[in-house]
Amino acid sequence: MTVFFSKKCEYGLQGVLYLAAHMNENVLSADEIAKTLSIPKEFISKILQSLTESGIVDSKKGKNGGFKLAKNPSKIRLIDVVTAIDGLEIFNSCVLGFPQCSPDHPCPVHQIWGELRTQAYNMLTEETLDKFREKTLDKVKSL
Amino acid sequence: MTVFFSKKCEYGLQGVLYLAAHMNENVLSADEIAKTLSIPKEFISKILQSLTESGIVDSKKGKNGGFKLAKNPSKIRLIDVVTAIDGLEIFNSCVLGFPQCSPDHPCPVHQIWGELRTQAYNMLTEETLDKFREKTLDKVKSL
DNA sequence: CTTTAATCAGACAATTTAATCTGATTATAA
DNA sequence: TTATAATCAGATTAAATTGTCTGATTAAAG
Repeated sequence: MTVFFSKKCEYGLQGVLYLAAHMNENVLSADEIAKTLSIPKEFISKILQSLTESGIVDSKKGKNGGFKLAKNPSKIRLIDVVTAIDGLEIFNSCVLGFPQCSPDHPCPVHQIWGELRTQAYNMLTEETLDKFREKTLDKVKSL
Repeated sequence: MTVFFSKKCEYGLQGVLYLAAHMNENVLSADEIAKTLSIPKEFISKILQSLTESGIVDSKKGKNGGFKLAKNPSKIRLIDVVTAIDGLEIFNSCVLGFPQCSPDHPCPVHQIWGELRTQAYNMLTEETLDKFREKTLDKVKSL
């Protein structure tokens, strides 16, 4: 089981963080990203393709092609990536799985969980890719 | 996709909260719980069986059998239920899916996510089933 | 121009999780 | 003591997610 995001989303975040950390260079091939991050090549490839449709990533076809961020990393928030891949379901759905869970008919843990959920949402909304370049480079070195 | 817990764990939490809210009564059958909470009967049945093995729930076999909490609701923490069903993986695994993620080799969001994770863990550790009886009764009424 | 190496598109396979089914065992109650 | 209604146990099926494969298209480089 994954922690909070789908595997797709985890890989997507890894991918864009990696792209952000290598922004000065040209496009990076899915193959390189896959090898560095130990992600199945076809899988990360598909994810980056979908992020291209979402306008977060730019792709260059043909020989020497690959992917790069579509905007400045400071303009891409973590929540943008999460939303593009997993949607906002995790922030709207009931943590206990009740089909109808709202302020009107809250589940038992509605409020107490809501606080944490809001904090998580705020964090993902405040943080942009550029904030993680150093840490991403460090992490990649250790892989 | 579920929010944070597996479907099994969501149903398990619903189930024990329901049992806690009806503590004064006798055992409740899986059938009643399933119908009230709209959970597949065989599924909630299996989950309560496993919680029986974990010592959180008591079961009574045979006609008029069913389930009740094994201890006072004030002695059962949310984390106990989560741990019994999903384990502690979500609190130890990397939110970005990196295989090795530790203070030594943190992922880019290690620290910032760690704070939220700790808060979630603390909440689940502090809160016991008895705290949610009223809210559970209210919720059940609205189902 | 032709070869090569990349994205792209869509089908397919494998794995994990969720849900169901069958039947055995158990205990209550008529 | 027999019928009934429940847990329990294990196998099976279904659905969702994850991962793979094949081939088409595209663009750079010899």
